[in-house]
Amino acid sequence: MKNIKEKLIELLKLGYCTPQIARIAKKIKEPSTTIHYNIKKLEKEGVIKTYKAVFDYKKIGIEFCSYVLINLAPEEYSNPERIARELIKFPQIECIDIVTGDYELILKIRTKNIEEYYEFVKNILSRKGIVKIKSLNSLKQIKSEFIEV
Amino acid sequence: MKNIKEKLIELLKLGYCTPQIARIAKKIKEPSTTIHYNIKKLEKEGVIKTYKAVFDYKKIGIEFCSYVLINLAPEEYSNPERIARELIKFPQIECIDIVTGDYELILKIRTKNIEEYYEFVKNILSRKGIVKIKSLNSLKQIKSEFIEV
DNA sequence: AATATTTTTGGAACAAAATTCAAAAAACTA
DNA sequence: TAGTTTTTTGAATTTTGTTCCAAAAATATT
Repeated sequence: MKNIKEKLIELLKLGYCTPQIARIAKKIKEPSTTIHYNIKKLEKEGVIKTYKAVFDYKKIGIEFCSYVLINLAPEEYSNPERIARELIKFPQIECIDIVTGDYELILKIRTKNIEEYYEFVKNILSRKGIVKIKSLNSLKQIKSEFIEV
Repeated sequence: MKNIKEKLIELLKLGYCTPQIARIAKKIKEPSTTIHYNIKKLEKEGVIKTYKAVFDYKKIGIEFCSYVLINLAPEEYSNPERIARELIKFPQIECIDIVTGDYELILKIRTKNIEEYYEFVKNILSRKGIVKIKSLNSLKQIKSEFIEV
């Protein structure tokens, strides 16, 4: 058996999807050429960044989810984006925001399990510039990416 | 003008997209019928919940984003899901999680601006059962829904 | 008001992709 | 091993997306 499932998940998580022009046209009762024109325009303008699948993460074995509140070292205050942009590439990170309040960064993390999360914290969140983190572990996800889960 | 843009955004935010089977087939060098079979299987099993667009929210005028940490009243501790599920329907809410730590719930909120956010807090987060909230306002989004923004 | 630009629309022709079907291969079960 | 289920696959069919007009309508600009 070919392990196609894993490859599909990897691709569909970030892209390889497309709008259903004919279905949308029927739904809002407009000609499909008009829908086509408008969607291509949104894509060109960068309004639409991608089309992707939303998964039931439990069902693909990504069981653990956590929000991480991060304090940066004072010398990073002048440019918190530096560390934030270093973190972009890690596929376990769903969201990164620079925020107001008692913390400088907030991350949303997804890992297979708590062991992988522990490794993630040790390896990735131990970098210079991060002085303190606080985990809010998700006990139950109710909504994610605007989708009820 | 028909304001098709708004209708498109509304539909594409939650669905009306589909996987690009032929493109995936080429990418991972498998017959497209095999890809088709596997994707339909994932859909039937509920592994894939939907296909949707990811937007540059700034470009569609959804400028404000905030994470809200919520403390529930003690009488809600036995069933924090009750309030969480009441909140699902509000389109401003991107994520809802029940979490460990000093708070019971965490939300991720998107509104046009801070005024709409203020209305949201007054009208929706003032409900019985919620005793305290803390906002972490996003100053800058770096990554969202796994996509660099 | 006149002009320019953008958006909407239809139709047709084409290209590309999705879906169905049947059969073969592989994996699993007893 | 024999039988069952699941997965893979190619060929044919159906559906859908794309493009190319050209024209009308709406909007914006001067």
